[in-house]
Amino acid sequence: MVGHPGHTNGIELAVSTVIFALRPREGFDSSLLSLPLVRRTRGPFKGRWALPGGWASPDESLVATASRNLLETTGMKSTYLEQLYAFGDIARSPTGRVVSIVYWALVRPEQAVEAEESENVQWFPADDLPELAFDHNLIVEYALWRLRTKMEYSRIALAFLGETFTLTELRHVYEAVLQKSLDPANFRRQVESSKAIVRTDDHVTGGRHRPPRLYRYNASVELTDSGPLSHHQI
Amino acid sequence: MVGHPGHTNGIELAVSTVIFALRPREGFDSSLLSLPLVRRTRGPFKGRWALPGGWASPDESLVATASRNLLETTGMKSTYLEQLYAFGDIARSPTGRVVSIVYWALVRPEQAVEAEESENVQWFPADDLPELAFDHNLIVEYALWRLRTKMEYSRIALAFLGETFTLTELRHVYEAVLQKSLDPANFRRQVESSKAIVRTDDHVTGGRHRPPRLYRYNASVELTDSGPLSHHQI
DNA sequence: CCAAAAGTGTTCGTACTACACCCATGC
DNA sequence: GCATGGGTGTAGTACGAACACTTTTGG
Repeated sequence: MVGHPGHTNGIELAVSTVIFALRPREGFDSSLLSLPLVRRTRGPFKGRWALPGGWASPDESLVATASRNLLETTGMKSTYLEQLYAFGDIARSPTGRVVSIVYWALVRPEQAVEAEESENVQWFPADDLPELAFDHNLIVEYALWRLRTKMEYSRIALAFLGETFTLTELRHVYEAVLQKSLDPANFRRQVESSKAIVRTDDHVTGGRHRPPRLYRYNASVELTDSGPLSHHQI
Repeated sequence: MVGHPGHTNGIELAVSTVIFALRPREGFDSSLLSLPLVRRTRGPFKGRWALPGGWASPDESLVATASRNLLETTGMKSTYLEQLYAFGDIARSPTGRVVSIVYWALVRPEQAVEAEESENVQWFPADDLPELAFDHNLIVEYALWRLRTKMEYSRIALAFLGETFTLTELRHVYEAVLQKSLDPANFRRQVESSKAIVRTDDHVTGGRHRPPRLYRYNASVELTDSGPLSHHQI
């Protein structure tokens, strides 16, 4: 399978990342599922918005490239980073053949604030994007689908939150991503019986109602089951 | 994101495929989940068994390369072909940096027969492999995990079977892949209510028992939900 | 008739849903 | 006290597991 170099001349290898965060909306008390995009300063698609990314590097693993890119272009560190898909259509770039390994990431609100908006970096609502460069609209659509699908059977929602949180905050994560409201009583029972979170003895005071209990992420439970690829970071 | 060529010099791009089929075992009446491997005739890992694959080509989509490779090296056409993962560890090939886009495929028994065994192509039980070249043991492990996971919530089992089949045959597919026995009565009800299959008026005669009804795959139901990537073949 | 596999019925337990209700706090 | 969200109880329903039972063929 491995021969002399030069076989894949003519194929460029890129790494991009779809970054999700829940950002508070002014005037609303619910958060909005958002993602940061960068404006292209060079052709093709100059001036269009695109996913943050860059070229793969020979001496860096794919996931490391994704992680580094995320930090360099947005200043954020993610709490969850997973490979999404390798997009390899022949005509997806007008300048030649480009295969993009796309990752998707979840970041906490405090990290999302770090990504200061500039003329060339801006947050967009995940469900209402402009026309992006390349096939990036399709990529985001697929990432959104994966996020919502995975939300139903895994614990990735916790990656949106900080160290401690109330059950209502956790429920709001589900509601913001899945875009439907959940019964607080049933939600509480489901998530409490799952053992993915543990009660603390702390409560949040200050609200003009009964102080809610704080919970903590149970580190001994994986956010998601990746089978044999768990703990591998390939 | 796309600039002048040469950025990814030093990274080779390969496409490999994990091919699953259920093959009858001599002396047993149940089938065995198997996959074909090719013997490496060149270094590195010369003489070791490896997944069928080849280099990506600039004028061919990734899935087309996988499909063509499958046909060329084993003579088979698959009924199901899906991208598995992009493996990009730095040290996965001793000769230099190689990123492999890996696909996984399901083939029908009649196709599996086409893959005649030779000195350099041979079928192996999926759960009992020798030490393979590169990181291919990990890749197969992951493919197996995906197959078994997906078996539980999708209809891919149908990709192992021909045009028509009995419910017992379908149940045997599940039992062979998941390695556990299922209650025939409950299995029947579950699968009949799923609308993924339709009854025909034909029955299988010849057995010395009540002739089982033949069913047919309902083409209007997708084997699996790929979200926005359905019908895209990227 | 008997054996064997196809196919049906019934019961039980679990898990999710909907919604009524009580609790603890600030004002 | 009242309003507000936190938190508990409970009845209804849907679905899967287990298993008894009936049906249809070949010999």
